[in-house]
Amino acid sequence: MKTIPVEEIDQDSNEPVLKNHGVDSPCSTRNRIMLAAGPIFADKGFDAATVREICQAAEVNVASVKYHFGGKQNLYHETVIYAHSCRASMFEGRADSNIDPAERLREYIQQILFSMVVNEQGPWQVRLLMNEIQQPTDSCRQLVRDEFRPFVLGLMETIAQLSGKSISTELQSTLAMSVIGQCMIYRFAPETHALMVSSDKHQNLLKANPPEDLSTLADIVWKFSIAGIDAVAREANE
Amino acid sequence: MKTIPVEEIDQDSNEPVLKNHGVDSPCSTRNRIMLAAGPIFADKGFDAATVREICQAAEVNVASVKYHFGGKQNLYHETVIYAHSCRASMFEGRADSNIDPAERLREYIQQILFSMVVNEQGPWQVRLLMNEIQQPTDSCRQLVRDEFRPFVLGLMETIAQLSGKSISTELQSTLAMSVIGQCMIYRFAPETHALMVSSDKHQNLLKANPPEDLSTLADIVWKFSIAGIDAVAREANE
DNA sequence: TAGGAATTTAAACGGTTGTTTAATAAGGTT
DNA sequence: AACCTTATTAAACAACCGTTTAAATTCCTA
Repeated sequence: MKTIPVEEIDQDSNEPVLKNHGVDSPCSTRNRIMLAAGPIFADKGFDAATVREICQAAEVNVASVKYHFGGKQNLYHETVIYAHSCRASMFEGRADSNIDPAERLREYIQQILFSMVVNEQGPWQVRLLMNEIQQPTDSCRQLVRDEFRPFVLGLMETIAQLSGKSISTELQSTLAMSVIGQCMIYRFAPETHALMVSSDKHQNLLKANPPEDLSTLADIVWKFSIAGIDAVAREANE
Repeated sequence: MKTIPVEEIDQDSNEPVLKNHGVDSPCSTRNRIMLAAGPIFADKGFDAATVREICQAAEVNVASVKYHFGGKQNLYHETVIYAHSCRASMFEGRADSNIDPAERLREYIQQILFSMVVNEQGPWQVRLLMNEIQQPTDSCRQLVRDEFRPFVLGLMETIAQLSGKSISTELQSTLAMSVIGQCMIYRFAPETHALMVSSDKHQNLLKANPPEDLSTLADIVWKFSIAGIDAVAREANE
């Protein structure tokens, strides 16, 4: 597999440089760097991650990042792009637009909740994109938006169908936020959950909880949302 | 006002040192540092904030942080404690346990949503504690828990009253998470909202939105939650 | 096989971080 | 005034950061 030569232009000395003309074996230095950078960026974020620890994990010289990617920033950018291209099993399988909207909403909720839970020990691609949703980086904001927009638009459509008559797009998005918020709170503010449960048990819902517990939680959120959407939409239709 | 002498023990040279024996005027160096550190820590977080910019904002020598607080970490810890002690108008006024539970839930939702929105330009004390809820620091975790626990316990009690018959504590906390999640999503993942609205308008809900819009949003979340709690609790009671 | 481009390497560079030092200034007590 | 504690200051320190250099090595081709 031939790699696309990376062209970059030095900021003011305008010297385009072509790199990586060789074959791109799966164990090439370039790939080893990106595969090592993925989980580190996902765990620590862009700032806290250092190129030195990335290169140490990849068993590669520090200068390799500059040589193959042009710098830490570009390495991060390409890592996000790679995670984006690996999304095959993340937020897909949401077709089946034939089944009734309520069941489709349940699938949406299960999918978000599962992505939240899988976040701690799951593939770094998911974790990286989740961090980008939470704290977008300027260079990757548009990319991550493109990743998730079809998903949330599908959720909005499902909500619109659920609410019977037509409701405004704005109300659709507000209701979708309520659904998403109920799921994401378990990842974005897990400390909140620790405030309410007796401290000895269920310290962290996201850690080591069997799938059936997660399914039960998804059912609660689902029933909660079905009733909430119905109530809000009914009043808006009057 | 006399300040409590700060006692610290050098890690292995075991020499306790007492500091700050003098009077603590409101404009003392120590106070100037903490007042300057507050908004900087709240904006950038512990890691990104530097003692140099804090001292520059406080118009104080860099070494003052080490002298008066023992280091950056202790300065942050005392700043969180100070923010904790200033919480007078944050999550209070939640008494009035006489009014009916539904109206009390509305007040809870309004309070959380307002704290979320006020976050961007609000007092740094609120912002700092919100950051701690999202990403707890080891040294401040218990402190922040104590700050918010009465609030969420009150919310749980309100939910329990709303659901008529008695529901388990676990279900109470799950429902409370759904309510809180609907509000916090606007702060913890604002990018999600940008995915759904037409990009030209409402770029960021949290920025420069009139209070009446916020009140409308609170009403939607409220109706959503009332119906959701009712539906989940009714099924649990069967 | 010889030569030139592509890659890898160790080392250093300039910059920033939190911390520390040691000299100086200020304040209060006897 | 003499003295000692407390406070402030400029400067330096050691560690780490991302990046760069220039020499050494590998690789492919002619």
